[in-house]
Amino acid sequence: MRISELSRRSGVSVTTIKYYLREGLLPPGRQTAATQAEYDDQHLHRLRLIRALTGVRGLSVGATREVLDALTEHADDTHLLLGVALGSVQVGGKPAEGAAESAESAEVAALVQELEWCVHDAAPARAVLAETLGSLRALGLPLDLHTLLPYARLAERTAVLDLDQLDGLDDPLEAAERALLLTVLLEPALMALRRMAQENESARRHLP
Amino acid sequence: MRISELSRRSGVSVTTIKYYLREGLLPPGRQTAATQAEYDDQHLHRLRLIRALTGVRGLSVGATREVLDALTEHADDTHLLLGVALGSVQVGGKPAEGAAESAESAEVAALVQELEWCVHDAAPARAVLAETLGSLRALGLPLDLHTLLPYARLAERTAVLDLDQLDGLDDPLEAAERALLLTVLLEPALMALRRMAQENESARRHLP
DNA sequence: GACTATTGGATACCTCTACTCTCCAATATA
DNA sequence: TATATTGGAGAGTAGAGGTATCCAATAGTC
Repeated sequence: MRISELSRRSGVSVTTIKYYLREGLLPPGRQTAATQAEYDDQHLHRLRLIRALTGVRGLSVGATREVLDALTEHADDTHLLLGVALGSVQVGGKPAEGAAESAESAEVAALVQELEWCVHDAAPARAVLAETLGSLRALGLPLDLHTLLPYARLAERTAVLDLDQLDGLDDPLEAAERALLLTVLLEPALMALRRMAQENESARRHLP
Repeated sequence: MRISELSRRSGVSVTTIKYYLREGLLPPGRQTAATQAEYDDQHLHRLRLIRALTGVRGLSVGATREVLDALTEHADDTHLLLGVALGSVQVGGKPAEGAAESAESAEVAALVQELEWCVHDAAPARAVLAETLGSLRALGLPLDLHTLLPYARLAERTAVLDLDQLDGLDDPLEAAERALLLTVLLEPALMALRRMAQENESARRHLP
């Protein structure tokens, strides 16, 4: 198919598709002539992936490119892929600058040890957690190990559910993409579930 | 204190503080003269709150203002506050436009019914969940009720932990602020925990 | 084969956000 | 009195994420 059909089928304007091509988010089509290129279903799929990451999840174009690059480069090693790709996808807002303050970092390390988790020292999630704990403390809501532990146990069980869904996939590329989708795209869904559960729990406690 | 001290103590530049004042994120100080105003610890606290919401959580200035407004207006009703405020805080990226497609919305409704949750019909989290499910389906990863249920049960237990932390707070303003912090600011922390748990679980399964 | 529409490619432009800079008169401080 | 600081307002800036325009080459249509 050509670019206009790609546009029609994906709902993304031609100019935006050209923009994604320029930015390297979408691989170029197969050139059939000097001013003609051919796109296929993989391009369509990739385009949907881009829109899901930037739209639903709110990733920046740069972060999306890094994730997609990691996907094509490390498709054979899901474990490595997740490490590389998820480094590009900040959990919250901006990436934290500089080395984390030692106070909360040590706290995170203690938590990981208590949980007996095997987590890389440079995992970005450590810094995110430490920074969040620091902010909460500065706002007068210190979360100690004791409070955090049950949350971590629930996260553990969530991760088991996640990994279960990757079983039985033979194609490594497919498994890698599914891993990404489950990790990154499921986040808004899980947060939405939490909010609904909060509303329900709040109603149970505060309403007659 | 005056603006320069507020700046020094918060780490936010004077010009940025002025910007927040202009945008209505920060209430004006007590005027002591035509070109002099006095700020107090509440301003400092509010400033830290603003930086946490925009920085750690990545909220836009507009969304932050809505959240803070809801906080001061509905401090007496935590249940209502969460409903109002969390509407302004999108879970993922952009707010979804228009009415959700009926397919996934019906799926979400079925899930809520199955869970016997009490969730408002217009809760934004419903739309977020529906949209995410739609994206995942378009990408070839349909999540059915059966897959989603265990995630929802874990969310339920997370919500219990959240609400437990609001018990025993007498000051309604304090309770309201804590509710916001726990809901909004804890999200990056929970996602970071999930990623670390995934790395751990992945290592347990794939590494010798 | 002529004619019109579409295409790929490049460049310039636009809008929005979140600041940041500059200026000013009034005031605090030495 | 001299110098620095302040509050306030408006203009300016940088980056993100597109959008619009132009161009020559080509595809489809008659």
